[in-house]
Amino acid sequence: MEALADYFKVFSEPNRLAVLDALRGGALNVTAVVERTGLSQALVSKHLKLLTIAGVVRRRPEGSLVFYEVIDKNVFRLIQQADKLLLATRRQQLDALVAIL
Amino acid sequence: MEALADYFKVFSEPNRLAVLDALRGGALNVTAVVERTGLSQALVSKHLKLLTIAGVVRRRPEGSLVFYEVIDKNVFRLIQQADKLLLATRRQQLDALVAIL
DNA sequence: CATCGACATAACGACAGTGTGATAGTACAT
DNA sequence: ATGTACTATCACACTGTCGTTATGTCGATG
Repeated sequence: MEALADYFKVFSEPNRLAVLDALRGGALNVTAVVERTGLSQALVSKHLKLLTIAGVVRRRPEGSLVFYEVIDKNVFRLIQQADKLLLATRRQQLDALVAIL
Repeated sequence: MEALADYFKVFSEPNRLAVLDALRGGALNVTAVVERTGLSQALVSKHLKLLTIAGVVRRRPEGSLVFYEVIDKNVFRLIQQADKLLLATRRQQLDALVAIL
């Protein structure tokens, strides 16, 4: 249960989700991720390291560049499912609000 | 993207997952959740409040008791999918380790 | 080998979240 | 009314995480 919570924690950070989103199309090197996200280089490196340790992302040095890529694309399914649930929740919250007014 | 991260954050806490798990069978009052989880009453109240604000759980006072219940049971699907992904990840990490040795 | 670009890491300050113990509020029974 | 269970909230200390700045490292290239 603890491990699962830690896994959820991986996705509980906006910038980390942005980094993941940048990798949606396939492998990218760090600089490319920096450009796509607009985050600082140090910050991107940090998040990529976290994602690597978490086993979500694979690190592949190539010459002087380092490419990162999502290992199991099902993480995008997970993210999508969470997003869907979130929308349903928001809708239900609105309904509940309207019922009061 | 921020909102989605916040939604993931809801599930990124072991005790909160335990509270949710206690509610798997249906509505329970606070004391029942306390008993099932072994957490302190104050802590359970806090987590239940969070879950309520997040729209995951519904609060229903009944006499002197307050029952809580999961609104959309799909959250359990989400949790299960995350757990499945986590397992796959662990397996792949082991494989990668073996490949090195 | 000197340098330059790409990436990683360290150190730090700031802030958010967690758990606890104490206390307050609330319905119910006696 | 008073006491008793149930639930909520407060104040606090503690910890963990985030982002930044600065610096370190490594490979490629001249």
